[in-house]
Amino acid sequence: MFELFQLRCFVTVAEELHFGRAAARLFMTQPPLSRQIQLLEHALSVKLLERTSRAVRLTAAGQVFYADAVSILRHVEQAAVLASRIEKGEAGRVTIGFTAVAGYELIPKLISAAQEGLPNIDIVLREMVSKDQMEALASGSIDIGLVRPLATDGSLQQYPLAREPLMLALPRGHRLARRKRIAAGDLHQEAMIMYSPDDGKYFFDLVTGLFAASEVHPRYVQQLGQTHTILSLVRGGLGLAIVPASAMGLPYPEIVFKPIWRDDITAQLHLVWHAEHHNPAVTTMADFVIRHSAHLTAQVSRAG
Amino acid sequence: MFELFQLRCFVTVAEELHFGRAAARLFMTQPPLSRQIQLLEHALSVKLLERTSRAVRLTAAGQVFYADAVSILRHVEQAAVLASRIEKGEAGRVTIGFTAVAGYELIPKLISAAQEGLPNIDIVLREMVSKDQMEALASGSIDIGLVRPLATDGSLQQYPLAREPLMLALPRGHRLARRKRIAAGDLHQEAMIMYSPDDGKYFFDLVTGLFAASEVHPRYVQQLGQTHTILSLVRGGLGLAIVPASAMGLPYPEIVFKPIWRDDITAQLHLVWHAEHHNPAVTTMADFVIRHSAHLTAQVSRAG
DNA sequence: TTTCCTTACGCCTATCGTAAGCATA
DNA sequence: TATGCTTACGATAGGCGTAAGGAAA
Repeated sequence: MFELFQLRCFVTVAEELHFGRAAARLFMTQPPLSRQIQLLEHALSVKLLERTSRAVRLTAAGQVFYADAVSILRHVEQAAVLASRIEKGEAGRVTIGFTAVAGYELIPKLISAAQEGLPNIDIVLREMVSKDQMEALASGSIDIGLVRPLATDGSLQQYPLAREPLMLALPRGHRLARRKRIAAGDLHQEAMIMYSPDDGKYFFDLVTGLFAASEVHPRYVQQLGQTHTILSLVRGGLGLAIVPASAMGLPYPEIVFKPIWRDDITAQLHLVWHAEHHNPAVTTMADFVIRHSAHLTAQVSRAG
Repeated sequence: MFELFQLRCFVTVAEELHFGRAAARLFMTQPPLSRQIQLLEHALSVKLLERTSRAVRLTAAGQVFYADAVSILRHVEQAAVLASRIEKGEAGRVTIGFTAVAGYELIPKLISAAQEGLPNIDIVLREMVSKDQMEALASGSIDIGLVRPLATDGSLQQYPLAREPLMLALPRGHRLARRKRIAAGDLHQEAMIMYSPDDGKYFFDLVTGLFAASEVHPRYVQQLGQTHTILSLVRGGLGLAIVPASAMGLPYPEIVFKPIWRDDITAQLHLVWHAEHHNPAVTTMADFVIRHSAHLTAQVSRAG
């Protein structure tokens, strides 16, 4: 079978239609060039050039093979460039997991910023709760997660991307809806929709912590994993809920959000990715998100 | 820059993920295979494989480059096959010139027969009068012509494809329209549309010959190059015309065609192509047309 | 006679295979 | 200790360049 060098020789001869000039362009002498063309023709068992000792011209097969040779060489060139870009993290594919709430504000901003700043990196998105993201990161089915911080093993890198206060979500007509701020005592024996200790562990712990030192005991009438599902039940009048401030971005016009008595307890959003970055684009993307975190999380309060 | 051999080495290693087995598949020993991979990586300045002395696996760049390598090698393979086919005349492009009348019956049949029998040969069609076809053949802008025979230079090959009688074309309501056969005398002083001695030289000579030995002199009211244009004038009542029998296939329902007094003077259709067949597909196509001439010219009477 | 592609031939480089080295499970 | 990739090294083959050959205008 022939070699790329022979294709380069042939392409040059086909363009010059003159062995002498082609050899000069290839920084070699005519005889070995002649020989390379002969080797190519022999490997193909096809006569590519018609030599009449005064003029060189392409045969019909040569014309078509020339077009193929050019496109093969271009493909080779592009493959080399692409491989290099991937190694440098300038190109590639990154699969990003995100929670439903992050999907509403942060992910659209991130996508458009990345298309602008990292045009050669493809982003694949997968919505899942924080707990599932941690598993997906471990199994490699996602490269980067946007999660509420959970216990991690050592192979994962974490960065606190944003920090936001908790709010009380309640229907527009509720008796507490006209308050400026909610006190803990307001919620004693109040029907509330709670995060589940499984899929919603982070917020379950956070909300539990709010009442830990007090005598206040809300009634938890339902337990659910995701914020937007909890809000549907709030809208349905089944109870109130304590949710992160970013939930105010979700499309529930019938629900009002009120600050609560503790603004020192905040919900964090972490960027998580593999420390052993066998895909350089992942590091590039993680760096990019961190560098642009101010813009991406403008709506919620930033991490300090 | 790297070579195809190195791509083949890399593809094999990427598939086996084992240098020893890959070397065996490539009919070589491990050390030179290792070296080829190193040379490839060095040429690209990209690490394609992660070697941990116990396992080999692709890097992110290696995965993408593997896909490119496979597709490059496939392209190389296809280019070689195509070049060989073109040399054998099994593939290629043939530009065929044809007259408007041939375009009505013969060309559609030829196209569908060729798509069936010579699927790898692309046919480009160009309608032009016989005279222009001869010039186009000389300049190389068409490869094959379907023409009324004209004087040719020696570099063109000819084959009589079909022979057809001449007919008198006349409007449905004309006084001669009920005759079974037309006599020469019927046309004396009759208004007639004539072929031009320039673009329609072949038929001009043929029709002129019909009256040469007789005392009959039609009145030639117009001179035009092409049969279908002549028939429009006949339909418009401007005169009668003597045309080849294949004109009966043209869509002029208001015109009737009558046999004339001479059935020994026939119009021939020739297949013409370059004798010096620098494009082998041309010879293949010419042979194909000749071999299928019985079927292609079934409507008109075949050449004897 | 000139142009220009091909053939011939010696030198050199590059690649192969064998053998040794070395890291990991 | 066994497996398996890499490094080292000598032999060889293939390709380069110079020089000669040959066909066409």
